[in-house]
Amino acid sequence: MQAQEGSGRLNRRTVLGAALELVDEHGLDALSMRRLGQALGRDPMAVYRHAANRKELLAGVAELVLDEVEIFTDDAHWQIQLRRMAHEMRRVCLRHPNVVPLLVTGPLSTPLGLRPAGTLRPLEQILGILIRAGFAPGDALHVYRAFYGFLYGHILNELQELIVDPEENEALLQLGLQRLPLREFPHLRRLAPELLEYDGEHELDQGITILLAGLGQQLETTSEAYT
Amino acid sequence: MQAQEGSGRLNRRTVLGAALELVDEHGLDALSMRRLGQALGRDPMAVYRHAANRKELLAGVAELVLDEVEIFTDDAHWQIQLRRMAHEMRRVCLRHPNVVPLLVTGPLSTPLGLRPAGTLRPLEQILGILIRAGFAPGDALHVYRAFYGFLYGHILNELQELIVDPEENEALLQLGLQRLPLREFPHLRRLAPELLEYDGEHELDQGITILLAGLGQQLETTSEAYT
DNA sequence: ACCTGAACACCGTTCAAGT
DNA sequence: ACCTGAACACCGTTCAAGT
Repeated sequence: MQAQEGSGRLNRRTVLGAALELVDEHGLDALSMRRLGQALGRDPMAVYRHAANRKELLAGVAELVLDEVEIFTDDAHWQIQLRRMAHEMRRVCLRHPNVVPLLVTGPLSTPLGLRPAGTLRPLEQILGILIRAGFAPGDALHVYRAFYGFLYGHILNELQELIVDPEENEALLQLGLQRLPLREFPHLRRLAPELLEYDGEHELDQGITILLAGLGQQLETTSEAYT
Repeated sequence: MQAQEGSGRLNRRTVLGAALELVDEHGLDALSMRRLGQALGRDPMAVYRHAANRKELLAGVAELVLDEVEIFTDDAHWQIQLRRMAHEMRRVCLRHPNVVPLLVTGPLSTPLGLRPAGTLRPLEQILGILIRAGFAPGDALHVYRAFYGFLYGHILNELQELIVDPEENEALLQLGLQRLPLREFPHLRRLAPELLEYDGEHELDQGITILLAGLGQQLETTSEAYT
């Protein structure tokens, strides 16, 4: 929230940083060129020297967040590396929930080849992990897709179930579920207690275990890489 | 694109239908209260009698699309039912790619209990399938989360790889990949041919097979439902 | 009571005018 | 050559004025 008074020259990094701060604190809608200019203590038009337009600015914010994803490079088993990466990704997304829509739908229908490098880094990294583990490049791509798809799906699921104020959660949930017609939603209404105990980290970890187990079963006949 | 001339009374359904048409043809940004009013041949304010505000209008569009998801109710094996449902969901999403961001991030951080019934119907349906198959309700919830997370993740993946004009695809991909520094993206650059052959339906099907195999391995010790 | 449209407070972006 | 800010063409939403 601290306004960067109009001192010193602006660079892309500080512009994107201020933009991210705005999004984190007030949501995506709050990120307008004008408000960003104000937060920077500059003329709104000053932003245009560091981002071609609003879309490009949003893409920049997404890249900034992706850069927060720490990359572990050691020789741990590939399954452990994937698992660690998933948890790291999840943590970063929970730190910036308002940016997640940008991450998952930002480059929608932008040809893969034209996407900014920052967006492609996770893909390259996972491919590396898998190929070094002995997967054929084509298989690595399939595994990447299954893994990454699941990861993004989980994060979206978790954010949808995430409640800002857990104090109110129980009341809201009960109230909300009761509103649903019992005839149409018998199962959902009975699951209130389980829904309250949602543990995203554990759920993700279990999901990855399931996915890896399934992968193993599928690959052990066609490849000797899987161990 | 046919303008509904100002004849007859407006109802929520026709308003949402016109809104969906606008989104399908010109994207989410094109859906403004004013343009919608114009498409309906009415004063922009007329829309407010059928949707409280723009957000609510977008939620309505999302529900309208979800209603397109056909529900198969027969006594097929639960795995077959899940698989069929995934493909059906995928088809609907590909029919309305511009609406997908609404589906996956629309109700973000809206407590589950307060979400519109239309959004919760798939959850209820899957729970039903699983519980009828013999899963304990709690397990059914976990399976739902893994399944649905994966499904959404896959759809996002597929939409990101989807190219509007396949004619240009190859050129664009080659061009785009060449732009990436070879040192930083060695694996990705080598995978160009595989990336061109992406088959979303097959990829989804394989993914589900993997997931179900993993689920089986995980559940066969703790439950006798899995067959 | 219902409907209409003027008015308000915002937008992104362009571009002429200044330095 | 760079920077500034007025101007344009849009927004969502409110609300007073009409019927």
